[in-house]
Amino acid sequence: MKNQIRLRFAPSPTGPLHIGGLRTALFNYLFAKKMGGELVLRIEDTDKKRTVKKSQKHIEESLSWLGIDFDESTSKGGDYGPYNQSERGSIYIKYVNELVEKGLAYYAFDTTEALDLERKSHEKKGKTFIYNSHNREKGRLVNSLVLSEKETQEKIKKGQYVIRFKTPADKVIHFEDIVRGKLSVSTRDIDDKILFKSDGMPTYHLANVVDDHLMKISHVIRGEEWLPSLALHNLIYNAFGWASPKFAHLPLILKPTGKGKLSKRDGDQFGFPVYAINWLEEKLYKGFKESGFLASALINYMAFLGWRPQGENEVYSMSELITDFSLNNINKAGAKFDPKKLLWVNAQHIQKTNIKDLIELCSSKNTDIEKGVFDRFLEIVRPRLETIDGLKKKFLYLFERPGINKDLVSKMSSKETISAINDFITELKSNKANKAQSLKEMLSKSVERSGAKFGKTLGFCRASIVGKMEGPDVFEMMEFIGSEETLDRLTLCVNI
RNA sequence: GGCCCGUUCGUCUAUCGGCUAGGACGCCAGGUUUUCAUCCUGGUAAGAGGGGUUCGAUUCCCCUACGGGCUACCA
Repeated sequence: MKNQIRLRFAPSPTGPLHIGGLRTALFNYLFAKKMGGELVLRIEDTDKKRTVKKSQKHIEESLSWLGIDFDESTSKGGDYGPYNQSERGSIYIKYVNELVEKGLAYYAFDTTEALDLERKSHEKKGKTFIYNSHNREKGRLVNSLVLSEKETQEKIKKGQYVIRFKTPADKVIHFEDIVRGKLSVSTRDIDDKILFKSDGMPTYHLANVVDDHLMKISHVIRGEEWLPSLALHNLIYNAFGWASPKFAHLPLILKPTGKGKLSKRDGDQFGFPVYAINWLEEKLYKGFKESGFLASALINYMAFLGWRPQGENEVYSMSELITDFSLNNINKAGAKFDPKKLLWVNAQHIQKTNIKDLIELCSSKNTDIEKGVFDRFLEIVRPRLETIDGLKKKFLYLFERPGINKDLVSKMSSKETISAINDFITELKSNKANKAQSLKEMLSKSVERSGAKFGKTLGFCRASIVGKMEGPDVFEMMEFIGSEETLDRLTLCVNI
């Protein structure tokens, strides 16, 4: 028997997908996989003016980097296409007409200016203008409900019309959301929303309902910003006589600090990416990918924004997320995006990823590091990585001799230390040891002979090799830069 | 303004009427690593306020406050 669980992610290509949209995509993916269902990528490009051409590609690439793949899409094809709404025009015309014929939708000819005026005058009186049964036939508005058949036809011929949904008068409608439970709204508060625009394209409300029905979508998982429209959407399903899918509205992702939902500018403001991959528009908005985040870590972090599995483990792979995912424990409140925690999750994934895969991921981002030494480099540097970009710059002293930090070196110097280092230098010159382990044994002997402290001597070595009190294990570094270079750096500092 | 949704440590969250309110990030302090990082241990810190319901409310109901969303021929 055919599986009936079908999900869809339906972004609008008006720009790149930020973390909020990505998270919606992820939840759709997780649920589809969990249920053994199918996932559709539908592009909602019904607004010609706002469509940014290259954003569809950007969206697809972002999703693919994250490993969120689809069973059906514009590029993949499928039985329910086309998957770009801009190519489904005739379908929508057919369905609005059906509504008009049933008397559940009507033509309206009001100009934007007239409507604005109406809104303003209501506002002045402290009232809210709603285009519905309370005023649609009062005569101030121009539509097929008040005009004669002849007048209507004439106006339609001119082409400047929209089609509005005829919201039932004064009725309380009840509906349900998986996350929020039972809800109800009075149709007094619902607009006769425009279903079909004068440019010949449908609005979201029509296209969304028609497509979800035609594409046999069983569950709609989308952002909370759609919650206020849910009543309307239910009404439209009813008008068509269609069963409505199940809905789950996800809490919003908020700015790290301050108020409001996360937006494009926040990336700059907090020095953090908000997009999966680079986006160029007037300026470059750096993506998580290019900023050194692992896709698996971003996935992990996003999944935990508004949802959480039972246990206490917080480091999850995609497949673990799929096994544990459930729509029942999604949170209701918005979640602030916390860059610091993402950084921690990323570090966890860097440690957890098997070294071969990690080398592959990192080396493509760090082409300035020679292939032959990259494996060894990554090995010694990995425990202290939070991101995987710009590695050469972060550990430049492993590739180029740093300037001498005189203050630090003298701080680390003592008579005993200097004599131990000198002893070590002599030993190293004759012995040319190259392995961290033997280097360690050699230094510890020198320390013993000169009555120095091992820890202090190590500190001196670190100051000489790095120029700062940071970096990997001292002997690992010596091995990495080689005995010649070690000798040079120590000699330079011991002679200060 | 109207409508809708929400509210537990600074942040992400657990708790499905019995709470000494648990975990994670962050921060602080110790420890291990005779160095650095990792790591380990401990500490810090919370159910917006007011009314009910109840033997008992963080948990259920109402009000207020605050936050958020929507209110376009945008999605």
